[in-house]
Amino acid sequence: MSSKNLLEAILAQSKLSKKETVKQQKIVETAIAMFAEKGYANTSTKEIATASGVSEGTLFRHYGTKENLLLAVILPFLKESIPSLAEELQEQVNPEQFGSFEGFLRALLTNRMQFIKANKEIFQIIVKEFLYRDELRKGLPPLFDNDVLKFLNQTLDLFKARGELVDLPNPILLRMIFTCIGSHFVMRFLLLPEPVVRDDAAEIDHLVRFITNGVQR
Amino acid sequence: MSSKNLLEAILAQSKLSKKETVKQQKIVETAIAMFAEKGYANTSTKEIATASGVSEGTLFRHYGTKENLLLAVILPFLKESIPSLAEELQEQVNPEQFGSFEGFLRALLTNRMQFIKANKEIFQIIVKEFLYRDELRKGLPPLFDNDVLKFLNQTLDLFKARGELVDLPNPILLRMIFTCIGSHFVMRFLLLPEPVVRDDAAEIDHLVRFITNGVQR
Amino acid sequence: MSSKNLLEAILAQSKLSKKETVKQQKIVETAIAMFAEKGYANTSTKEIATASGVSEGTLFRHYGTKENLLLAVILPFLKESIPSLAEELQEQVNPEQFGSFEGFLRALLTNRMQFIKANKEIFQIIVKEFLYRDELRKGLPPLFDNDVLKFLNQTLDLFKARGELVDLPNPILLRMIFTCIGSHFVMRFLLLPEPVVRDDAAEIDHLVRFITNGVQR
Amino acid sequence: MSSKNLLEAILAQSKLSKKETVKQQKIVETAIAMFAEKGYANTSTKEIATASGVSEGTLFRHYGTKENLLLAVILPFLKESIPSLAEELQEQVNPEQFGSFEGFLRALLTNRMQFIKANKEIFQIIVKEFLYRDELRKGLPPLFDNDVLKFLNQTLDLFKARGELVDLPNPILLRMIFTCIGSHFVMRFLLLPEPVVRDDAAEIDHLVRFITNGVQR
DNA sequence: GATGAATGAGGCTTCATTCAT
DNA sequence: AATGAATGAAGCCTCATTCAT
Repeated sequence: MSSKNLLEAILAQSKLSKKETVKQQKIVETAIAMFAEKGYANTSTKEIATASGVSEGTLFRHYGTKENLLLAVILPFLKESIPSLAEELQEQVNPEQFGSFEGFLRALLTNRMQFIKANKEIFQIIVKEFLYRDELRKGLPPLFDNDVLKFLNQTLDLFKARGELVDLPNPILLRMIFTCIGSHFVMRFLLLPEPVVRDDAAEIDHLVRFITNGVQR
Repeated sequence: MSSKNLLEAILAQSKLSKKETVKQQKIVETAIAMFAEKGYANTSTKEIATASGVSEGTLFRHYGTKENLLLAVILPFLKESIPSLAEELQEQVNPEQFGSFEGFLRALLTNRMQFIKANKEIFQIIVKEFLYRDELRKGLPPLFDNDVLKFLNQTLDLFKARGELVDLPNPILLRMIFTCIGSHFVMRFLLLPEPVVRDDAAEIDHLVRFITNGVQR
Repeated sequence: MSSKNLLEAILAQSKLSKKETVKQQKIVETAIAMFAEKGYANTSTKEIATASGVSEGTLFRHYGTKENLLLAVILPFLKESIPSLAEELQEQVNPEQFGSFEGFLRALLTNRMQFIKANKEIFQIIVKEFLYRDELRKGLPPLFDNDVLKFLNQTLDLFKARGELVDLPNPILLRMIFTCIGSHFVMRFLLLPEPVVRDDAAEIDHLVRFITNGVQR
Repeated sequence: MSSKNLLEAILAQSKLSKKETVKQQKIVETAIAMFAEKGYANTSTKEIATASGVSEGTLFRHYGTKENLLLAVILPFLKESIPSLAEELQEQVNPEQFGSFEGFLRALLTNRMQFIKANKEIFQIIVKEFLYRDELRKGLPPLFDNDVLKFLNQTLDLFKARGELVDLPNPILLRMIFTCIGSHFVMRFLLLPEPVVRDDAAEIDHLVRFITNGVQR
């Protein structure tokens, strides 16, 4: 990633992306599909261009760099998903409205499951690249630092106060919970070889139960 | 990976490995370090050769293929670790000797933590490649199928009988527990950017508590 | 040769060849000259590129493979030469118009001599590769099977009926005649070290006489 | 071929080849088989060494160069075959004892067919390399210049005097005859894909008839 | 004499990127 | 804006040959 700072990149991106041509959309779509399937490093710009019905020249005219194309894939996703995450959480997953941590957790998981399902390929790309890119590993977490993190901390505090949560420091709790949730999604969307027909609701039930018990007092 | 079957590859490997030259050892060491740091795809054979103080020809004389070099890195690890895992489990982590599932889990985690610590780089390599290689994703799980899986099932049954575990099917329990453990190790050894000084014992305690609670009746 | 079937390769080639760049033409010209002189195996793609005033990248951009470059050299020659052979034979070498087998043979040889002279280098390439490539040895003869072979059989039958030819099976006669003719061309265009000034007409006369006598009744 | 002069090489070879070890014999045998099958350029010294059950070092200890190994394969064959050819011809194919050129030719062909059959692989090697090596193309014919050529010229003169041969210059006759014979052997031993069961005697009969007629007065 | 580890030059190929049209 | 030809650096791999043991 050419830009060290993910935040800056997102902002820069905002200014660039005036109007996307049809071809640009096609390029990004194709790139998403191919990066998700074969990984960024194993996909050549030529492949993307051909599969998009576009010349390689055009691809580079628009994105300048293969890296930039990756950014053009990832950044809008982050730019949209993270701010909206905070909102959505407070609207749809408002802990006040749930009688229990379990209810909150189920709503959160259901919400995120839908979101990732709707953005499955970009999720796959980000996870894969996460292992190889320092900028992602270092740049991604801070994006959540403001609103989302505050919301989560408040929520944890709330349920701690209600006596539903073990009294561990929030960072430890959060890491435990979200490592568990994240790995569940990675398992679900990247690792399990055959996309077996599964009952998402049941799966979420098990996971909710597991975590709820896990962090109980 | 040239060989479709991981098991066959391991067996084939066994027969080949006669005596390792000093240079061979250096090559493998270097490869382990560089694959772990930058990933297989981002490490060139030339880099490995140079860093090993060896010509590229020598590298290929011994391993024939970059892929084979990766196998030479991974297979001995698997070959040694998996069979011994079963033994070690039954010796050191024998559930009979533990009064509780929690005790068993702590022993297991401590044992594995030590093991991965001692093989940190290879663990990093395998995790990274796991996302990109079907053969690994499909070939690795079967390696645990025999002894280890049997042992784990017996253990779960034992603690279920004692009423310490929730009455879910073993596959679901196992996936929940080991996804959680696995992601913990991935977090610990791959993702957290700065190797903060940490208190392994405390971490394991939290994790043990989390899982134990999570799967309790 | 990547394609097992020469016929398929020729057809595939037809569809690909859109417009040739100037550089492409130069590459093929150079390849023809160098393959003819030193043989396919002893000519490196780098040599061809340099001698063509082109980067190696360009060479591979257009032909993808060294083998494909060989095909690009050989196939157009075969594609043009074989179908036109049948036509030319029936037009210019129509046996009906000749009073004798000798006349027919002289016309045929003169015609082929001119053709090979005009394509001397490709002829050299094909002969050399013929010894090393099964696909050529197996794929080339069938190309003549339809029209040309039928024409030749009819011709032999005609002259047999006129009592000018010995009554041996056509396959045996054909092999005898064309082994003799072929080896003459190989001698003439590949083996004789110094391209002495020669009197082609006289040579053909001798050869015609030799064969005509050889196969007379 | 490192040595420019085939004759010198043969003489040099004579002095070197003191006693062949068992290993040397094995190496040469293997080299013959592999060169014949795949061609000199497509056979690696490593392959030869492995297939001979010998280390590559040993191979180079004895022959110094891959080229030398080729010489060690070809030269003894030439050294033995050519001088003996003259003798054999005068003994077994003595034209005086044959009533006709046809008889002489049949004896000659039968004799050479047996010889090549007995040395099929080396014949294949020489033919293949002949196309690629100037030294062979230039160095081989002179080897026949002395005794054999004299014998052939005498023979032609004899049958010319008897009125059995057309009155063309000997060089032209010789080239015609031996191009025809040579190409027959090449056809027989290199080109025809499937080693069909054939009736050598019948084949020779056809060929003898063809040539005899071809060169008759 | 034999071994086989080591070499380094060179081979084919891929690929992100530039540039004239 | 779009094209696609051109590039050259870099990648993986092969192979004849040398040399210490």
